[in-house]
Amino acid sequence: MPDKYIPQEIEPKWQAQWVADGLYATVEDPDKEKYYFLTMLPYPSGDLHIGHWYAMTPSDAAARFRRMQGYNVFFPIGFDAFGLPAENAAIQRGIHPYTWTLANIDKMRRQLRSMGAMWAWDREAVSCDPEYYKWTQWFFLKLYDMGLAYKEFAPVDWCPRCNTTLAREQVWGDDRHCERCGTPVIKKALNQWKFRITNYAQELLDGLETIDWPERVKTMQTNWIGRSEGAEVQFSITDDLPPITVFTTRPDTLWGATFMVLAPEHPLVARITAPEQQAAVDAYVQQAARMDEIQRGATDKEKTGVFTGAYAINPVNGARIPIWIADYVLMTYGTGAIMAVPAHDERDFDFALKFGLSITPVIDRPDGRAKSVVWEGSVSDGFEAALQAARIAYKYLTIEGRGRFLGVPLESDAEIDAYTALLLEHLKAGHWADIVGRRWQVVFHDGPLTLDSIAADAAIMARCHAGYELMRQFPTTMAMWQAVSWYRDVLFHHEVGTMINSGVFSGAPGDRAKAEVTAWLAEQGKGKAAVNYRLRDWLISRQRYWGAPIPMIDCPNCGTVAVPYGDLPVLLPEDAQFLPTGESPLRFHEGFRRVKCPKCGGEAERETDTMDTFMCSSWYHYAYVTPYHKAGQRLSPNDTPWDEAAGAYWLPVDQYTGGIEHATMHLIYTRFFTKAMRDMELAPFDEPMLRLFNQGMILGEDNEKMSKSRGNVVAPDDLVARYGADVIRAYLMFIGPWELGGPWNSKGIEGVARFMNDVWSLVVDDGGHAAGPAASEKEVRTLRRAVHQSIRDASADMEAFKFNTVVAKLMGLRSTLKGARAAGLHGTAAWDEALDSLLLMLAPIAPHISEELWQRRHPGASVHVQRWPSWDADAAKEDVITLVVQVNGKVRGKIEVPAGVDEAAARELALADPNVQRHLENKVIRKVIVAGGALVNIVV
RNA sequence: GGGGCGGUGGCGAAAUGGUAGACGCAGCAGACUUAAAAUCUGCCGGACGUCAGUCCGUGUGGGUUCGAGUCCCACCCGCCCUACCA
Repeated sequence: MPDKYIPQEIEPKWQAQWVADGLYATVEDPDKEKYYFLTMLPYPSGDLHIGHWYAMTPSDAAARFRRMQGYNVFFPIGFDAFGLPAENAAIQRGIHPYTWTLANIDKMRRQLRSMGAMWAWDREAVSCDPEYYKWTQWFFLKLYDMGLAYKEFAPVDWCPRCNTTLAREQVWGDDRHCERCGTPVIKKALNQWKFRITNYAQELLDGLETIDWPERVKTMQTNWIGRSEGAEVQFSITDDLPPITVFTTRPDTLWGATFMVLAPEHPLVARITAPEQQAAVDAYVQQAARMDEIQRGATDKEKTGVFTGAYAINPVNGARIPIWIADYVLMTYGTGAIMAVPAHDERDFDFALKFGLSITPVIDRPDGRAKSVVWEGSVSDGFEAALQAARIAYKYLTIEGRGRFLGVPLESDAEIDAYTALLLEHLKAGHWADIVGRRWQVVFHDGPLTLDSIAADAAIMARCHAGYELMRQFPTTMAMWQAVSWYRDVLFHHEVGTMINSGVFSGAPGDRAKAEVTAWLAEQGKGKAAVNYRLRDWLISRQRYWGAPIPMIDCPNCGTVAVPYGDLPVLLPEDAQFLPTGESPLRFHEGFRRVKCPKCGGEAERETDTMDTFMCSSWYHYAYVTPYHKAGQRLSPNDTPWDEAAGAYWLPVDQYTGGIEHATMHLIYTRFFTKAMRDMELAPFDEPMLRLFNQGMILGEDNEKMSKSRGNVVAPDDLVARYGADVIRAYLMFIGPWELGGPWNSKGIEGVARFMNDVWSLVVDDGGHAAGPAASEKEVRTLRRAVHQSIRDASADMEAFKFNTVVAKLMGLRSTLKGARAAGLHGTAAWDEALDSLLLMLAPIAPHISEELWQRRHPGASVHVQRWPSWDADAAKEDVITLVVQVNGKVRGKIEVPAGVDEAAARELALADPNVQRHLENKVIRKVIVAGGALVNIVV
């Protein structure tokens, strides 16, 4: 019977043998350097996806590579076992979440084992095990003790049909409907537990510089934290009301604040609203409350808002400015109130134009551009001739049936001055012309008025309204100008620039303006420098059953009381009822809810909310060190959730791998957790994971995201049955760079299957080729060169997670070996070295076939305890190289030369090449460059 | 609007500033076979040429350099994330 490669036979055999031998058992060995290699833990959905293979098998290969390099590698696995799908199964099919979850975990363990990964199953942790969530609850109590957990009344997404809150990711689509029943979600205010992650905002930002994470993730976290620097400024209202504090990043535009806007939810709204505006304000506030943030956040939406009837005083110029409410101001960012600078903020500009609010430019245009428009009928004859004489360019414009106008672009102050003088000379009484951009003036026949304040705006418009009936449609000077489309590109800008119309600060250059104004505000007691973050506190309350119960108690006498550490865990009751309404089973479980107050012993109620599952995954990499530590024992606040010696050995994580989708959730939460743990004196380090790698996503054959509805899902179990795990592993690594992902190709995998067959054949048979007579020294040297070059290149690529090129190099080595076998080299020492090297390098990628073949060659010793091969630089060295000869950078000849040929010889050989000579005919050689001993460029 | 990633043969992709397309898939031709599959051998960016070879070619346009897929500047296209963030 032919000795064929049958992965279905050897793979289960070795998987069982490895377990029997304890090959991947975890041992804290202080004599060996540790390496904690972690892959994001899976959710036990019940069916392993090819995406799991793509995330996990290259990760396993990298971990195995480290192990072969001599590190003591810890490569644990577990399950993120709480979450909504289990509860849905309970509601829909009457299966208890615990039963459903454990059955899924059982199935997934089997599927995961078929990958042949080197997981430390002896340290497996399952987050829904009471001995696990006992510690999750313990962390909650510790955070509470530190003042980092607090309860707050906050609006959350709520599905009115399912009667429960939803996580952000369970709200789907632009219309924000419920993932389960399709009902549009609403906002509902509930009493919720939150963690003060914002206390660590700056540290979370600073820490990014200390970790070796992809720039992409760091950027996403930086944006998520959203630090912005500016100032807080107080605007007073009346003596009996507190001032409104605003945050601004542009204190240099303060003189241009011509109105204020409060978020509809702002607490001051109720207190400042004037009686005559009360009805309008109430209606607007109610309407805003019905809309959720996404609807409010639609950028293309028309601005809406209502005047409160109240006024504030601009602290820098004393201007009395109206206070509006509008939903474009968010209560959740900054102070929930803004000073509106319509001349230099696009949103404020739109709002001011829509509601006729005054707009005062206070920052000079950095481009210095100015424009003017003059109606022909407003100037005396000879104006055009005067312009021509003064060499001022102009063009004719027609404005909406109002006749012919002159449009005058103006480039410099001198030109503007000359032009203004001409205007004053030629303007008829009662007429005017505008200058906008570099200057903001309306030039009347008796002199110009400058738009430098709300009062000036009113004065200008009074004259315009009086002068020309048509102007009455424009409430403000800027609105009048905005009607002239030719002006539009110079009316608004948000650049930093020289301050104008700003009292003593007029003329302050842009690069100093912000700092100087901020310092001055502080001096005057009107404001101070401030830093604002976009990051919000982490809401962890979930109104669901299948999560770790929040270990808190509400006592009518003592208030909020923490469950004593020694009473943990607060167990989920097994007999909960899962109602089709989706209401939290804990809320209606009297046995769970009713409890004696730990302080006074009186009747009290348990918190019935459970914790966000991100809480479980924030510390799982610590749990792996000693899963279910102190099982069955009473806990105290002074405990450590893992064996301290084991933790000191393994922590922190050296290399983490996983998908990019967790960039701003899990990866921020776990960093926050670690910093809090450091402050609890549990962790002697600041960051949980020193290096991070994000793999890409595997797509369906149609290059689309895999989904059941598309029918493009690749089922790994079928592939294992057909090709075996090794072929799938190697193919997934070969497909392209790991970080890019890419489409599955059912043909492409065949090439990898052929490769495995070839490797098999190289070891088990001679391919029908007789061993030749003593191989020539040259043949041996050529074979060894290929082997040692392969080791050299594959080592570097493994280090860099470039598995695709590692597989390509091993395929190349396979071809070399086939050639060597045909040449009769098998049986030589060089052949043995080559085969062993190939198997060793293949071991991390395809652990089963390499184990089978290795043990056939070296019975009794696992390939996975061998050292990664090292290369011999001498053996890898080329003795003949191809000298490339270029003329003016174009390749004109290739010459085989001995390696290490000196420059002079290379130059001589190059010039002697017939084709090169042809290209040098009738040319003068200007320069000859010899690069790297392998390339000559002749410049003529 | 902001940020990120990417654009190289028919396809997945290689390429320390130095021979563009390694490796694989698909395709074509041949060998073996009654035949097919499997396997083996060869070809495989485009155009011109009998050969030698020549010209063009890494999204577009510039630049730096003896030499650019690679570095710089400006743009175009695709995907992903984020967004009235004051």
